[in-house]
Amino acid sequence: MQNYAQLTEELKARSIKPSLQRLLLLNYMHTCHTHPTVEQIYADLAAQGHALSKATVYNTLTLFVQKGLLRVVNLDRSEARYDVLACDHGHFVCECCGAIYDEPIDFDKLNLIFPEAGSVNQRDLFYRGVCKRCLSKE
Amino acid sequence: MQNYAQLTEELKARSIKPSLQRLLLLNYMHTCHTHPTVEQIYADLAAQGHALSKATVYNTLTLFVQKGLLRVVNLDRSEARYDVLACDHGHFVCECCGAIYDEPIDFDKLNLIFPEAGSVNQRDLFYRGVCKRCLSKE
DNA sequence: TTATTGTTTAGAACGATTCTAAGTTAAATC
DNA sequence: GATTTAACTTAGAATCGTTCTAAACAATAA
Repeated sequence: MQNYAQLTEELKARSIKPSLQRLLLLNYMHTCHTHPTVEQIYADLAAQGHALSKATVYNTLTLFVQKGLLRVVNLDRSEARYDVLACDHGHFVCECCGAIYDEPIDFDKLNLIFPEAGSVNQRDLFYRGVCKRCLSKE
Repeated sequence: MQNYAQLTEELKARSIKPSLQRLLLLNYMHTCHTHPTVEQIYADLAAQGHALSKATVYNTLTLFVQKGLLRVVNLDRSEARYDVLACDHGHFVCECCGAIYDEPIDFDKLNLIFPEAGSVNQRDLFYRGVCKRCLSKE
């Protein structure tokens, strides 16, 4: 595991006790730049010899989301995906192959104000379509 | 049911055979300006004396989405919500009471281009936070 | 009428997620 | 160091939204 001390600090800063399982998961999410599902995370960690229980994967990811370390990406109805919270970015999802692409965006350009909104905590943007690779295959 | 002929035309225009169940559902979605779940739709129609089977509600909504009459809104992991396709609008979701508010938006202002995107078919935007009503209650 | 095709239906099956209750670890107190 | 306490992890059961299946039904064509 890389940056053990740094990961520990990151957890402590959010008042999360740095157990081995939590450090493994946080490390995984930091090094993985896709948008993995629980199943993928569970399988990858198991393949690396870290057999956490699936319940722990669920519990920990939920905790991280609550504490603001990750966010859930609801691309479709099937499985939740998890995303490290970097700078604001939008997602493009290929309806054909399922690939996900990120692109930084500046929400402020929209000048979007919801009169009913008291406070805004999160902003998500999704484009859906067909990626160039799939389009060229047809 | 209102505008029987008009609803029939709307279905035929998308080459959907206008069965009674489909007309009922389309009519419901046109008159309902919330973002209902399958359960809500099913219960409301039953209360109006139209007891479609739940399978038909699922099948028909899926068909309407495929044919471009509705879109699915994946606010969270629990239940899918359905939305009539009007002009582009964003959603604000209150994390406290679950209320959903719409606001028209112009995506073009973002100047957002995904280099990997061949074609874009749908654009969704979600803000999450606490609505004014909930904020004032705290 | 007899096929043929499409639609609806109830209930079973599925699968992602949550719950439960027991086991384990780690810190706190004596 | 032993004992209590609280927090964390775990396997498996339970839940629940959704999909599947196979039969019934309706509409149309031959």
